[in-house]
Amino acid sequence: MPELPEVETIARGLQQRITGDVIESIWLGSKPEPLKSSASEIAGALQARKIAAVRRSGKHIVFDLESAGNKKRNAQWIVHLGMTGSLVVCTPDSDREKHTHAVLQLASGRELRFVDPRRFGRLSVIERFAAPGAEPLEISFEDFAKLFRSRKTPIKSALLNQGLLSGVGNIYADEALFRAAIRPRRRAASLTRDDLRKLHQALKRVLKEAIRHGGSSISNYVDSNGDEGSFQIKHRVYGREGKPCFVCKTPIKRIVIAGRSSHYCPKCQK
DNA sequence: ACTATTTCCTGGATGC
DNA sequence: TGCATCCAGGAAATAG
Repeated sequence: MPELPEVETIARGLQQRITGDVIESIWLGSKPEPLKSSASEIAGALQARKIAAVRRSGKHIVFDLESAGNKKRNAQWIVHLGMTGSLVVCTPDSDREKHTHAVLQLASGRELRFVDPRRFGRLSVIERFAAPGAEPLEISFEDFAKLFRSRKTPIKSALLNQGLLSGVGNIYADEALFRAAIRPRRRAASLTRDDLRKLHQALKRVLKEAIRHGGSSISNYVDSNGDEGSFQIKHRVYGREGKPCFVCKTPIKRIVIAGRSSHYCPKCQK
């Protein structure tokens, strides 16, 4: 399930491999497509464009597109991977996976394919994309603290709110809260300045460490090379219900907050 | 104006 | 073995 570290890993891989390549043609699958823009709008925006850069913004992958000769406006292709989306670079002769929704033929002879079994992913084209929330790795402590001031919602829900912070999902919210020793149900506004400091640090650290490990591979996440991440072996609470806390041996609890599983140590987290 | 819950979607795991 | 049911969750939609 691609969150910030997984999306960052994918974007870096694509940046390295397909920057400078030109999109020669686009195939968009039939049926209800996971598109936010219309199919013709997307195809038109991608056709004959050079991929000038690939980067991450929140959980979105941003492709900066340049038109080669003419003076057409430059655009951005935005890919959100949802739960199970992946972008793979491969040769045209490799088998087209089930649930392939888009294929871009590149001038280099390779293909970039968008595959998404659960169809939560979204493709769109926009002039200049801006994620609504702040980047967790860039936000200052003062701005971070301000986000949660006077919010009655549980801190876990606030962390998942993409309008506040962009890129934090269920895994890293739980892991950051464990490392900050804060219970997920705590009201955001009840966090002390010290709590907020710990949370800010913990979130940045866990995200950076996860990026170093190429993200977490839980179900079927792979990067653009088809490689799995390894951060799942570093998870301390996520997916560990009933197993002993690595710090105090207390069984990890799982509760549901905002319809999402939340894992925490009832002894270490207050 | 906020916050909480439901919905979308498929495959893998589980249970009888 | 087979079939039904549950569960995973990002974000939009809907409900409270």
